[in-house]
Amino acid sequence: MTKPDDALSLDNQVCFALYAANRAVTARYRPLLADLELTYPQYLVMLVLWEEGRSDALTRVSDLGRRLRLDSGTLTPLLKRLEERGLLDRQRISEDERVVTLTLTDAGWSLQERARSVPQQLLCGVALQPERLKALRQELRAVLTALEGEVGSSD
Amino acid sequence: MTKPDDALSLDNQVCFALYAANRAVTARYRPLLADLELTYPQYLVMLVLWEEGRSDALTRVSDLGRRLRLDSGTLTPLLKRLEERGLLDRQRISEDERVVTLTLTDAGWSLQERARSVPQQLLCGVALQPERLKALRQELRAVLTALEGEVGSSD
DNA sequence: TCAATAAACATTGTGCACAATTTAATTTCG
DNA sequence: CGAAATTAAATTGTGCACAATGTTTATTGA
Repeated sequence: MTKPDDALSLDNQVCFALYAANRAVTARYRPLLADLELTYPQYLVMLVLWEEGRSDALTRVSDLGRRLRLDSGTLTPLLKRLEERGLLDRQRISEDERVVTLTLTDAGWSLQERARSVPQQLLCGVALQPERLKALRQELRAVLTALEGEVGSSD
Repeated sequence: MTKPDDALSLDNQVCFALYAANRAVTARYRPLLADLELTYPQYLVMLVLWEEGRSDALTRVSDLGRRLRLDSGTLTPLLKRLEERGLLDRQRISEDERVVTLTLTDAGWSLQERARSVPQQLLCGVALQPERLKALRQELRAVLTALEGEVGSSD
């Protein structure tokens, strides 16, 4: 039995499930990240910088944008706030004056120590098995791939 | 083999997969909804109003908030915009002057006609099987339930 | 009864997202 | 070479999300 507007039913929309789940997860992170004085998108930026900052190649704003799928309109003000807090330095490179590179400061690196417990803490009070989350993550990646035709990385 | 900061690796975070997938899906909706001159959250609001508007009970701002998990800080300005466009009427009820009820106008109802093709159109260019999406939706609901302990509805 | 509390929505302020445009630097090619 | 096209960020403007606070109305309980 199908209701007249089943296709327009909120509960039948994957879109809404994604929207609501994303906000619920973000809300879980919020108090943990508040201890680090980071917003959720700022945390994602720091994750990339912690990850890429160990290699010798400098991370550019465009690299961040590619990883996080965000443009300069979002990243520029966010990065300025992180710079003001002394977590990173932004500077144009002389080889190409258009490019801005990002370098973590000591404060930026030491924040990583405090961030290490975040993923653990997050799952702490939640009744969700790791395997299930891993499966979900892979499904979400498949959706992302189908929608934009890329991604890279496996595990 | 586990890298030193595997737990902080961006690619290992369900949170990022959710965040990215949600934005990718929203981006797919955007051009379709632009035809209706609706943003994505506005579309979600209209979905609820189309759904609840068929019953005789009036939808309140708080009802919308419960369904969509949004507060008045988000909903009030959004609803004012929809009202300005003539899609709905907002009015306080005399039984309880604190309550604002929402009623779709003719224009609001006729927009539903044009919205009917949106779910179909969305899946059109995407290589994702319906069963897989249904499974994903149920997994996301499970996450939502685990995170906030409610939801209701099955299928 | 009526003061305290709670409920429903509105307001204010911050920080994303993202479209559209701008600025400046680099590359391409005629 | 030098104009046109391209690229990388920054800027501007709109619309969410959400915390915190405010305002008005309704409910409770001493």
